[in-house]
Amino acid sequence: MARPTIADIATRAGVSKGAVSFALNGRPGVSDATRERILKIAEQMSWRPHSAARALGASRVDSVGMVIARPARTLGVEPFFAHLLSGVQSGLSAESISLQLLIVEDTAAEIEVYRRWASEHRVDGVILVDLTVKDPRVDALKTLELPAVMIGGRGGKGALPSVWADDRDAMLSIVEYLAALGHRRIAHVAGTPNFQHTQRRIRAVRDAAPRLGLVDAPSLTTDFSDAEGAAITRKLLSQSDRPTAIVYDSDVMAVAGLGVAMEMGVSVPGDLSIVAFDDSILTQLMHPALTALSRDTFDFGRQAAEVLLETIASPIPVINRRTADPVLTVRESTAPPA
Amino acid sequence: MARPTIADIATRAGVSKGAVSFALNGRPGVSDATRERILKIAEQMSWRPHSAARALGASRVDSVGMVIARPARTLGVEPFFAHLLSGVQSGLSAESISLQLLIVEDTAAEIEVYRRWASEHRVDGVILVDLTVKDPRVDALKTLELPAVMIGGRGGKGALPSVWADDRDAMLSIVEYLAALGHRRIAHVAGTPNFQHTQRRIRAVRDAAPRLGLVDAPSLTTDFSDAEGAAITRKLLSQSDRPTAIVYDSDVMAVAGLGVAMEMGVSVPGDLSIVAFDDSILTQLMHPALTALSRDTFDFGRQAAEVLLETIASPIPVINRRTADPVLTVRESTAPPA
DNA sequence: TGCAGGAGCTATACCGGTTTATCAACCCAG
DNA sequence: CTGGGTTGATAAACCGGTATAGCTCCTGCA
Repeated sequence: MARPTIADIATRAGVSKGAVSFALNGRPGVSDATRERILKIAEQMSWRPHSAARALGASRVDSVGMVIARPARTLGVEPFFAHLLSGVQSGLSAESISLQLLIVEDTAAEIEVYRRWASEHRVDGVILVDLTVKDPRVDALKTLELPAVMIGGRGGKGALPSVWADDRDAMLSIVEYLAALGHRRIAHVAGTPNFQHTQRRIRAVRDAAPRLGLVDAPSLTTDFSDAEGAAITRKLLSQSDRPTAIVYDSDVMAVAGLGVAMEMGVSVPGDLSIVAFDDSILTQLMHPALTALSRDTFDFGRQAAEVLLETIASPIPVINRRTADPVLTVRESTAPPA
Repeated sequence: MARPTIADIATRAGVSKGAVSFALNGRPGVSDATRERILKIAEQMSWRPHSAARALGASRVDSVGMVIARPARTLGVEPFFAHLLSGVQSGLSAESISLQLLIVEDTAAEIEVYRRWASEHRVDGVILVDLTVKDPRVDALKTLELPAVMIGGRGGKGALPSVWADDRDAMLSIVEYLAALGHRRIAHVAGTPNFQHTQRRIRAVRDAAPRLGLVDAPSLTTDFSDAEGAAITRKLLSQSDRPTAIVYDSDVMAVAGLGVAMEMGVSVPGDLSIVAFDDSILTQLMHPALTALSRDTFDFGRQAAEVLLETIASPIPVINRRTADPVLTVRESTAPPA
């Protein structure tokens, strides 16, 4: 027998289909003895539920979705997503829920995917990344009544469930570290301005500046690409009163910045200190190795998966979970100013 | 009405469920007039097929799977997978087939996933990557009768359908380029020895050596990690008759190797030429930028998707498709030997 | 005029599970 | 000894599609 069905098991056990279903799902309705017998037979026949049949009857598909709206070109280098992904999967695998992954060009396409997934019942819920300030996806998902979790977007009133890290505290720890080394001219090469975490980081720098006696602490936004990271760095280092330290919002931009400094003959960390707001092999491959803020991205993903599963099980209350605080890993790219 | 079913459409159109199914699937059995009317109503009610229901009836789930068995740590930095993935998706999206992605620790776990997918009918087929020499997955998939396509593994007799690039020619083009510059001592820092493409590249170097008059052309295998790449480089550069050029099997290892050279005071490309067998932003971020072999990974993935869909549609004949040849992009890390 | 054959539909079984209504057997209290 | 409640099980409906047997016309041809 190729693929046994519960009907086959029922026949073999001499009971009805219903009894088998009860037994296999651990719900009352059969005696312990019968349950035992059915389970053993199912095991012997190596039965597995037909996912589509179960989805049809129970109206849940045991599958969640994740859409990433970024050009593929920049995606690969960011270890962030690979770690996040494995984390999400480890959180899902416990319940043997599968993950649908999709990479699209923009947010409009992303919303379209959610719409399709909802109407075709392909997923039980979705995980959102790269939250923007007035994110249109939030309303779209509410309308679709598709359970969702936001990663990195701290939920206000009427928001979706979320999992977030304290970007503000993290940025403060970097700036305070640099200030303690003696830096007074610190520049911040930020990411896309409409991302929520970008905003939070910029605010953190601005708020801390007076307290730490910083002369100048500009935040300059980019599109997160190595090209813009390099361009901004070139501009910063060409100024007469150039910064003695630069904080980059991603490891890729920090690496690009380091390249520009070397090219311009600015020694790191002698003339310039560099800090990356995200850690990976990349930062360690460099010479000098970059001081970076390490986050437990894997755990981030795992928690997001957990929160999503809880939300699917019972939509209320809305869960907002804060993850472990990032820590600053000091390497060779930072030192007191000349 | 929340989510309309074909029964709703049937009622509204005053026809039977069967007629609606025929009309929506573009098969004969209804007149053009009726078909038109049904399609219009379906459109108005914004009907979408329930994926589980369709899967149950038609015994196909419109979904394919891909499992990557590599530690997540090294995954993220390799732009290879991100590009491959988007390529696969672009090939699938044309038929609106969805992709299930899973990252696991080892091949045993990977095979277990295939087994589960097959028995639960979760996917119509799978895409294999990182083919090894006597790959156990091939037999497993044949036993499971799960349609599959191998990426990068050139199929012999009785093999699975495949999509491959000519590693041999590619490697030859690199070695010939270096020989033409005047290099006679060329080292090859290869990847995992049991990968098929590693074997092919090693053989290419070995075969070309006498013809090009190379004094020494050792291939040294690694686990593809930056750490081993760096270690081997250190060893090579410490030799009395050290190589004047090194070819690395991945961009990450090449970057690590460049770091070691700088650290040891070996100037690139003055004292040492470096070539990476894989291109990405990484190689361009470096100083000097690395000469690298560029492959159209996106197209690779797209073709794999196409071949898989064809294979699912009709298992025979077995398709083996060769993709566009890689080209060598010369940058700053290669020059004639001193 | 009669009949074969096809076009156009309908009714219904089916896919493999879950869920509900129903029922028999049994236990216990009154 | 009887009525009510619980336990353990069954039969059947159901989820939303697809596939098929069969029915009713209509057309064409001998």
